[in-house]
Amino acid sequence: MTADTRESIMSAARAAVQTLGYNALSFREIAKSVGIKSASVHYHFPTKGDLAAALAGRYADEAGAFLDALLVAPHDHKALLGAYTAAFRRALEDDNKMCLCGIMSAEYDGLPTHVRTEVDRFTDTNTQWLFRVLSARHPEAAKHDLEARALAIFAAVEGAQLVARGRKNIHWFDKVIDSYSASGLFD
Amino acid sequence: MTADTRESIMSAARAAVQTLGYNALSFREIAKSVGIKSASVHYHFPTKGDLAAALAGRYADEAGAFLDALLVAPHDHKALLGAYTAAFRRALEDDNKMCLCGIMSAEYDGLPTHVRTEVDRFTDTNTQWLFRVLSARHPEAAKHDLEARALAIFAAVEGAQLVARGRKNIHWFDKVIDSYSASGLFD
DNA sequence: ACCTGAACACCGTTCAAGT
DNA sequence: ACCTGAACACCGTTCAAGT
Repeated sequence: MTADTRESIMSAARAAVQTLGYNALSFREIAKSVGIKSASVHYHFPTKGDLAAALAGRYADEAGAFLDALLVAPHDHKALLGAYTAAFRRALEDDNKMCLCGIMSAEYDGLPTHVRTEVDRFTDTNTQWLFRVLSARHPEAAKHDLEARALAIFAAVEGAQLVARGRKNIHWFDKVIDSYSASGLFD
Repeated sequence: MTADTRESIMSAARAAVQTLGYNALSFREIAKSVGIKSASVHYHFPTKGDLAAALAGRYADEAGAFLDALLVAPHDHKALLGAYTAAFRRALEDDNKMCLCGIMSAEYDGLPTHVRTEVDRFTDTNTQWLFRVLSARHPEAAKHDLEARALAIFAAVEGAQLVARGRKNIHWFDKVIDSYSASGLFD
């Protein structure tokens, strides 16, 4: 009972998508690594879109839970943003993986609509949390300015991850984040 | 003679990659739109990697020529960065397309090595140009700080394009760029 | 409830054959 | 020099059949 087939599929598929993207995800490869036939994968997830939507939905939920937990313990602004960027760093540490939704954003136009919905929800979860953190620091600021800044921070961190993949070492991710920080983007 | 087959293939393939990515690029679809058979595409580009490498190589060359031309006419720092971000905006204006190398960076781990080489060259072209522009403004600054800032600006603009794809309108790209600008990232 | 083999229309790639 | 049809091993998907 330790090996729930559905969970094994999701685990293998998540790693594959974070490494190669949605389009390169192969039901036959997933089946091989789980130890079943590809037709059996379709029993659990009728289509590739259904699997990707389940993956992205869980990813968005986990991100929301992680970010909410950060707000429970008392952290200052700098510590919150540091914990935020560290989460994206972890994906790179793990075999140069990317944010599941970041990589699928690049493939956005080829995604089934219900996958897009979950990818969008991940973006919303991130930007709403950043908005909340920014609002605590700038209670007087205009709402639309903070919304733009929240999306800007999210976009910048996703972009840092994207370009850091192509460079040899993770050091470049750190340098880019430090440069963002020095410029005042996170303030 | 207006319709050079090789050029028609590259043109159709470039649009496809900028919309759907490398993995979703289909030789049979390209062949159909050009009016030949898919085996004939292989005559001009033996493998999909060869086609993508030719695309990325030309893309990097065109970017280099565009950026060099900006430095010939006299522009102040703000105008140069404005022209730079406007180039990325143009991809979104054109049917929500992405930077050819940005979308392939997401698929980096699944790319043939000679495609990676050209994608890397595009990144180098961009960051070297940004470094040059930043150096003119901060002649006293440490080289490694400006290199980090150059990569940071490139990463941020690629990220802005990435997240703007998922949002309904291009307005969000402008808002993110404005927020970068207001934070001092482009200074 | 869960898995399978076989079939379907797709895919990149190769190659002998055509002009 | 350029194009083609046919074949190969892949792909997602479906479905009747098994347990």
